[in-house]
Amino acid sequence: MVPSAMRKKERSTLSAGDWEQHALIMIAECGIRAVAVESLARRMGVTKGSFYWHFPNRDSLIEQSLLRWEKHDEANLQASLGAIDNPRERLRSFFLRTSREKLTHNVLSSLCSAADHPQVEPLLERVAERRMSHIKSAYIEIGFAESEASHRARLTYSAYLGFLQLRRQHQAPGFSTEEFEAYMMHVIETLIPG
Amino acid sequence: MVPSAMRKKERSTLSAGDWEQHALIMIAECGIRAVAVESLARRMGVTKGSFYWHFPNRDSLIEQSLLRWEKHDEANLQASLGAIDNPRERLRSFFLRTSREKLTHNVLSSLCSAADHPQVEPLLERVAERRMSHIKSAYIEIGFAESEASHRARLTYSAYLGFLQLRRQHQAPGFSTEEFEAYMMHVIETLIPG
DNA sequence: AGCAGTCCATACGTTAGAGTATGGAAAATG
DNA sequence: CATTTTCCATACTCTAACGTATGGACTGCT
Repeated sequence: MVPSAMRKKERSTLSAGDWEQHALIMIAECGIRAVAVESLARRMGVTKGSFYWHFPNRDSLIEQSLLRWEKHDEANLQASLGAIDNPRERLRSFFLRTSREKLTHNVLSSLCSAADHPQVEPLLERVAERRMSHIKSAYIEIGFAESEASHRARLTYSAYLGFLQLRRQHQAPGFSTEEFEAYMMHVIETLIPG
Repeated sequence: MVPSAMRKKERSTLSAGDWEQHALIMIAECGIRAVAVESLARRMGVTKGSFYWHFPNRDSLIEQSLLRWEKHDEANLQASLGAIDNPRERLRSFFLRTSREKLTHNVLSSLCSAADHPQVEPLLERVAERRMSHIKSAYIEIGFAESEASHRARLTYSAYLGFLQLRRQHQAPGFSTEEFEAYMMHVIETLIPG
């Protein structure tokens, strides 16, 4: 194991992780139903034979890819939101995170288009729970009552999901444009009073 | 044409409109990719032979079905929103419409999951434009400035789309429940000041 | 050198669904 | 009544994609 020449680009043999990574890229670009074994293999310069050595079947690849994405996203959420003390700044940061981490958000956006998929559905539930819970506790810290904070968290997350949907429809302003910034300011002022 | 026994349920032969209607039901229930000729035919108690007499191909069925839905939805929007003078009541009515017209909204929700589909994309664009334009003009009547109203309309429609997404994930309260009503009240108070 | 395990290529079997070709029954029409 | 038109069933072809079976090359170990 661990041969001396295991540098990323020099490695000639693939790992399961490589397949998962490419699957996630495929999900972000073309959706989960585009994760086809043979087309992925072509894209990676190999054939199906490689895939079926690393995975028993297609579902397994999807399962592992989604788990990998979820872990990455969870760590990401903790790192970018857990460290900020001021709850208002934490909510601001939640919105602005949409600008960075493009791959992660594109994966989520694609997964939202497959909410009925048996492997995607529970994942989306967990992600939504985690994020809304973060948002809700921030609102509670600001001073809202329990049920108020709950509703406002749902509205906040809905606005986020709706923005992703509008982006999929090419009807949301691109990131880092002045229109995007202006809209973000409006959202923050409307949803985060004070 | 128009034989005497053309009553809806007595008619033994199908029309193109029947196929479009069943296609829309299929879209609402299982998404647009589930609109398969043979499965639809089985569901309607006939075979493919019938379909390919009424339509040249599958794309044509989808095109006609979507056009039919769009017309119905547009008329619906005019009827339920155009007749209300008070802009605040008009916005309230926009949200509450989610409770009724279940088929129409389920179709839209399913279509949002196929925003990358070449036949769905332009439709979603037109629908969003129409609805946001209605919402924006209501905000302008209330007294918001141009750009403010524009942003607020986008936020409002995003909240609506996000709610549909959460419903697809089984994470939004069911209609006609007290939780749904409470959430709606919160949304209205937050997005429609005064 | 020789053996075993690792990784991949190739060829095949199988299924779902789109679309075509054709025949047949029933209704409308002359 | 005869014929044409309408509407649908049946039987094919074709393609994409999953999964399997098997052989071969390369690598590390003894």
